[in-house]
Amino acid sequence: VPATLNDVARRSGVSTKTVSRVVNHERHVHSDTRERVLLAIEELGYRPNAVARSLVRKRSLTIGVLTYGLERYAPSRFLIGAQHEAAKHGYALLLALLQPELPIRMDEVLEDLLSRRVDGIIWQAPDVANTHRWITPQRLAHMPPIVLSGLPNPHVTTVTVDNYVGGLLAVEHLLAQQWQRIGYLAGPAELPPNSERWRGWHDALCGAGREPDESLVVSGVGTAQGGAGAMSALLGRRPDVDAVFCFNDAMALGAMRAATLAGRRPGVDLGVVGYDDVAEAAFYTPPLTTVRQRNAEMGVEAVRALVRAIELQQSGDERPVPLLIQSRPELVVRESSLPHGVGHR
Amino acid sequence: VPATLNDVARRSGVSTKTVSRVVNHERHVHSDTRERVLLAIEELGYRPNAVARSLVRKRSLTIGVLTYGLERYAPSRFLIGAQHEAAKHGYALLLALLQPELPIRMDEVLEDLLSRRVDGIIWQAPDVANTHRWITPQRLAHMPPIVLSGLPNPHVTTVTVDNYVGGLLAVEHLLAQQWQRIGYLAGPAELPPNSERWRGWHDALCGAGREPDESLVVSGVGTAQGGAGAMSALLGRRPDVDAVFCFNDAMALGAMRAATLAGRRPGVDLGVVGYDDVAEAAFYTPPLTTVRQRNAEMGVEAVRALVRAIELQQSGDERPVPLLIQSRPELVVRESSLPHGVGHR
DNA sequence: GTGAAAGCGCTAACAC
DNA sequence: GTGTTAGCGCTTTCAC
Repeated sequence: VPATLNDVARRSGVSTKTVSRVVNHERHVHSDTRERVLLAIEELGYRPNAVARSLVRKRSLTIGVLTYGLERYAPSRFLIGAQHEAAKHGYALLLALLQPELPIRMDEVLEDLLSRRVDGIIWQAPDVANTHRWITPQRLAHMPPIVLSGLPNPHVTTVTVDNYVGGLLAVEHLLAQQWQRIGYLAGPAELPPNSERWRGWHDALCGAGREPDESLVVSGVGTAQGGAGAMSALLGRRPDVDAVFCFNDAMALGAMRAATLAGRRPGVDLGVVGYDDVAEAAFYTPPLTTVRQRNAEMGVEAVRALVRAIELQQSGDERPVPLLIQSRPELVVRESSLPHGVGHR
Repeated sequence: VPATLNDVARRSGVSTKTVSRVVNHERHVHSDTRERVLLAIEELGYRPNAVARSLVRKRSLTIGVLTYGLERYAPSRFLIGAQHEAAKHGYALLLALLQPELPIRMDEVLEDLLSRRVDGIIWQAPDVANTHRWITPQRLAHMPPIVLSGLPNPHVTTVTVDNYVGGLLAVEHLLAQQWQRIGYLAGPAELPPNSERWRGWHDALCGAGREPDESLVVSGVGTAQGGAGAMSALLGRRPDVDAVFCFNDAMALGAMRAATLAGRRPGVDLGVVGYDDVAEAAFYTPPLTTVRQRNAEMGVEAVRALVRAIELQQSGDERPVPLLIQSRPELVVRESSLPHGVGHR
């Protein structure tokens, strides 16, 4: 049985309040008293009970993280960044993972988080199964602050990457390399980044006076396997395709493999651009041109914004205005997108 | 301000205890009363306060996860598995991420977890900076149950993969393919799996009557970049090397790239075996032979063991005997390890 | 079936 | 500087 504040008080012959003062580093404690108390704490192996503290302070120093698809690169990096920043502020992260395989019991998951009295929520799950309908002004009024990561929502502070610009950058680059028929290997349709990147593809082509041709769009799951399947399908349907922008690097890798097996040469007679800039991308064959997002930094920003909102709320003010924190992706040019002769070797 | 049990009691004209009974699905409540209470709960938007409940029940239904290097494949998969299983049992995961970049304040992190009164801890951090010295019988007596993932510890239930056998499988396979000088591209020295896999390399060679030559071992960080650097160094030092076993798939990818740039042909005149079987491995050029571990399943097993221990402890019995739950890795043969002519194409 | 009282471990608001 | 009292929201015991 762990020692309590009371045990420490008894042992050191002072009141509980005094012990509490010592534990919380408050001033107005005589140094002799403090010494005695600290000794007793040491002897008893006392450890403050954060649960009791949370109950009376009405703050748990806990942030709930609603996440989805942790197996993909971006969400997992985001989580890492969020965790680091949260630790800096003394917050712990409570994980709530939505499972792609299971029917999504949004209410349950959210209720659990709220029951546990998290001080705020980072909602980094895409709007699968219409989960975002949950976010309504009335509901928000009865909830701790929320920061969304993904599609901007007017009612909530949102931290996001401009996936549209990412798609634009990728396809404009392919156009600049003189590729003629540029396809899009789409990821899972339920992911908003997917449609945003598709829009980028679409508008870049329009902007160059080309007509976006939907027969050059094939979708697959966001894995190498998915990319390989989609590429094979695309090559079968449109053998004249000479470049592809892919939903992510994993799909791009699969696409390059499938294309190679079909006799095409990525970085020679087939332009390929991925998305994510995973650490491996520079070592693919050929090295992959891709779009880099600052995923971990987004996690950091999300926590910062959330902590700010929490603090604001605690200080009794009303709810802060929802912000939009958006980061611009950047293009990383390697060899996979360059036509023959332009490459480094 | 959220409604409390008391508010519900007042509104429905019953005692708090009765409301508590309804909320906890206890029997001995008249169905009429129950209806009235449920109505009041609905109207007030009442949500039980898990913090208050934890305080009195002395159970938080929370598991602390001490983890490290979430950017690598195995730890992240482990976490996913753990999260899924924990949710099944009604537990939430509290994340404590040790940061490779920062000086590791083990005590702080652990103290925080204990302060928050987690019901158990999953310790999935390798013994970096001697953190495992923390685990002593005396200390364990004052702590909630712990399950370790990694190097087995006699005092604690451990869930692990047999990294030694993994190394053995990999190198025995390379030997069977008639490769003559087999190197090891080592990962970070502080990771126990690294030394275990090295032992596998070592013993496999001895078992075949070869002498393990340390000049064939080069180490790097566990990334593609690290693998490329290590491979270059190895080729410089021992141009006669004709096969490598790599700490993980990322390093193997980097190694294959570096070897290719140096004029070697993986899967033809250079045998390469990785470790992890990441989803992309089958799509590398050439497809990578590798060792597969059931990482997510290990996370599941860890939580199962922990929940069992927690329940045992709650029921007043003494601490259960430490178990060793070990899974056997399996070899996945693709093309990178096959000499010319044996491959599929 | 239902309720009253006590208390989980801590802090807030005062007194002294 | 230090102590006293009350109470956070819930469960537990035991009475009715």
